Amino acid sequence: MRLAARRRPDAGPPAIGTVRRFAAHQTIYAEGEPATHCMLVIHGVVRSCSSFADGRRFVSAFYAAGDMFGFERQQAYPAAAEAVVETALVLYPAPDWPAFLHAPDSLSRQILSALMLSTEQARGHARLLGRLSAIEKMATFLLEWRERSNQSTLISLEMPRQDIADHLGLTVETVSRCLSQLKRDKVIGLRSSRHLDLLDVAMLRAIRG
Amino acid sequence: MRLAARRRPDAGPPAIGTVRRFAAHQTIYAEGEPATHCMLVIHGVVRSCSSFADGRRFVSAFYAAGDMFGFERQQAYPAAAEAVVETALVLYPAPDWPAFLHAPDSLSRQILSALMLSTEQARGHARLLGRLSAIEKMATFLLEWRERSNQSTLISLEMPRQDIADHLGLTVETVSRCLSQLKRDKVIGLRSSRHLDLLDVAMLRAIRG
DNA sequence: CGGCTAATTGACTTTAATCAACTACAGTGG
DNA sequence: CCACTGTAGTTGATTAAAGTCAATTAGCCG
Repeated sequence: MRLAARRRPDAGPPAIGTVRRFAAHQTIYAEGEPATHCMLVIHGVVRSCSSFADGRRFVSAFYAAGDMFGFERQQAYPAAAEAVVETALVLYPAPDWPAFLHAPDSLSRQILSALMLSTEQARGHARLLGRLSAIEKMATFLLEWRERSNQSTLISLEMPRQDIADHLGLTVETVSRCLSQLKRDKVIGLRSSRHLDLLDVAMLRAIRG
Repeated sequence: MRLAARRRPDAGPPAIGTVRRFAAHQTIYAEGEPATHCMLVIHGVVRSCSSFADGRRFVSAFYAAGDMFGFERQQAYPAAAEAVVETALVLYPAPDWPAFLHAPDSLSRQILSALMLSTEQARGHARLLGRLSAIEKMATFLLEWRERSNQSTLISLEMPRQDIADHLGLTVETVSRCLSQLKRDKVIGLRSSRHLDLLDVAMLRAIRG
């Protein structure tokens, strides 16, 4: 079904798109599939992940409400996108992208800016993976997630530990041990395994370095 | 001095730019400096690197002849750029970028494509850092460098071991041990520490996975 | 309640980092 | 020309960090 996308004053280009809903764990697109659309998250959480022949997995990014993803060169998506929880997206057809560039200057700047931002974020993540310890990675991840939760001190990690591990280049056990240590040190509190209080943000920043 | 950039039919946008030369180890721009230009490498090798307060360092990418870099959002470059060896660049002023977008469709597609490619490469590198072992990282690095050397079996690594280590998230010692092992196994040959023969590309691919 | 998956915890192993010594080599000046 | 210096690279011994394997606990949904 094709619908006019709701106009959101602050997020994404005001183009016409298709709204689609995905159930938790549903695949949005597979690795290697033709890159036909880019997407804007309305609500929910999406993970972008790629798999190795031997079963290893890597989660390159998580996307939450307001984030765009799927801007891809070529015919093939380099990684799969999967809904972590129940999710709604607006899909913009790929052939429209170049047309965006002829839109008013402020809009083309926004698109350029979004693309540059995604490169910057990917490099920042590479830096984390290449040079931070397990506990530093964990602190960085929690602080990042806090920013997306409007700086709230209570954050909700929608994804399982395995996804966090595959995003930070760790194992589930190490993720679990880091969280336990932070809890023991009263830096965080665990209401449930996916809902946690950041009790000492200053300490988290100190750990992150 | 301002010169008309040489027109190269296959590389980069055919705009007017400034040619500049940099000596080995010279800083092209510093971390945090206003992002005034993007650059095209004419010859030489550039590393993009960021430093931590405690001295750790991370090299997010190397750029060789034909590569563009420095397309950055905002006022500040997120990482420094340094010439690894004697290098020549064409500099394009930042304010011209949005103007590029009004260029013919094929050109705006090229710019989009270049930006998407850099994101894709950064994510690919994150994947390597997050999930590969030391020897797998090393094999991947050598194969990548081979592609840039026109598939030649004799490759010239212009950078010191420390740069490779900081790019792959390893220590110099580990880089050295991996290379020694590959040499022992007759996968590579070392003419000098920075000039090596890829004796068994198939084996390198097998190691990379 | 029972059966499932997710998460935690502990014991032990592996990988790569650290620390330290040594080698190779390029550049400098006697 | 050759010692002297300094940097880059290699190698070995040991340690530390995170991974692996295994057992247990906590939540969830029928």
